Amino acid sequence: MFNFFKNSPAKPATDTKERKLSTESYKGVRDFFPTDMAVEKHIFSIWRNISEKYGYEEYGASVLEPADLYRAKSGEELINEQTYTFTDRGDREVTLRPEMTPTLARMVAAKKRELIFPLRWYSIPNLFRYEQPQRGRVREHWQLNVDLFGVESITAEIEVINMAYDITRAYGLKDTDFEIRINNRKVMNYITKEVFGLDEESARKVSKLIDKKEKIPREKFEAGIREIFDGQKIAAKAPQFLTLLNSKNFEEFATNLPASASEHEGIAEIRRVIAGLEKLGITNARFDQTLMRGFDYYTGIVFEVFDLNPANRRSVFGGGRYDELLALFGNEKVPAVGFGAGDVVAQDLMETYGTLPQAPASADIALCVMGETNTPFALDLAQKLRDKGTRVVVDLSGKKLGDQIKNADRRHIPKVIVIGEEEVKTGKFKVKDLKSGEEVDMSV
RNA sequence: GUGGCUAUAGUUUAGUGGUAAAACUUCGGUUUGUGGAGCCGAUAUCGAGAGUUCGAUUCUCUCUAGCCACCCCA
Repeated sequence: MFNFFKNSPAKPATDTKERKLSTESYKGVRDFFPTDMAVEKHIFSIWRNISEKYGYEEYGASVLEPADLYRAKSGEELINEQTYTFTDRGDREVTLRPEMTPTLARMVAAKKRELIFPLRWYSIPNLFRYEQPQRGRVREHWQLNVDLFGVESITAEIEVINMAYDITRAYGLKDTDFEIRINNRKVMNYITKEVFGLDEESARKVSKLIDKKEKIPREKFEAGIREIFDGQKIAAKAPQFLTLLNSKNFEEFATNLPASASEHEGIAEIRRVIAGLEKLGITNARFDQTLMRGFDYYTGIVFEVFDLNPANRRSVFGGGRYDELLALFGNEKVPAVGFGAGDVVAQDLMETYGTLPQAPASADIALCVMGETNTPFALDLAQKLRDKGTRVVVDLSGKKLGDQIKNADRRHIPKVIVIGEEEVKTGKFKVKDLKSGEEVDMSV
């Protein structure tokens, strides 16, 4: 038994009062009944189809990872408070993976010398986070992860953003329903540290605050910025910084920049990504100086797909460039760009836009059997039909014919064949279409 | 982890300090070779545990879960 159970020994058997087990699933995780699973399969198939259309190969890994993998980049606090971490019987600290990128980086680093770059990989892992569940946030979710290794130029960004765009369209959104927000870590780093001279910690505080800009009152945001600038004894420069952040668009932002910064390579990269997407017919990408993304490991372009529908107004995809991550494993760095997309958001989106398809029927034909003695014939006929690729279900209920047909219809099975004495004797039967009511004669 | 709201048939909701009502669904029946309707019937230890009370589904506390916000953000 894992040691986190040590403090809660099993109830003694003398506790005779039998308590029924709860039918509820564990807090924050979901059961997938067949109707839910159909939705999940639909989402996964969108992810798979598009990933494979771009030549990405699927990979996978265990949900269990040594806790150290996340310590390296995320710090103790994340491990202790936001992950499922426990000690196994061999005293190893184990974590249920909260994200896939460290696992991926580990795998790529392990085989770096035998892999053929550029590497295009995708995966649909389930990820765990120990957090308070609420709408759109659960403790276990599935996430498409798409990563491209070995391409230094921003054509890598253009390719993966193009994929994110295709997937968003496949969810059923029109170009006007969403926008692709783009920023560059290099730009904000350069501005906060080089141009305004903030130290490391102040720069991070500023980033956090910018990340929240849309959520908090403007007054509070501006006061926060002033406070940080004041702490660095450059309060006088705060208005200039605020003007920059309040820029309406990219051109205004570029104009507001000090001359030295407007020539910065990060600015040029943003221009090239947006222009590159436009050449592909993607016109809803725009620069957003307030886009930060949570992960520390991003080093360049960061982006997210944002749903503009008032019902959601949230991030559908997020990703960016993380050129330094593989260096953690002692390798030289490998340029990398990737993004992730969650199943919960995908489902909410398709519900909002009404683009969830009807669940497919479980079979093409149902065989209704009149009398047990005729079952062997039905089973044999079913097998013959299956050999031809038809999905066939044989009704084994022994109920009345009317009930069997009703049952097939309720399952949306389009056709039925009735098997009774008559059919067994003659080898002839009728295929009935439940929608039109028409019957077609057939024989074995 | 913190705070607020919530918890009654499978579902959505009524309701009451004296063991609960409706709609829809599901299951069974409507007398045995053709479904979608109708009709009849069934299904709730009122989230779990404890307390107050003659008596609790109703009041109180604890726990659990859900929703919302904080936190965090894939």
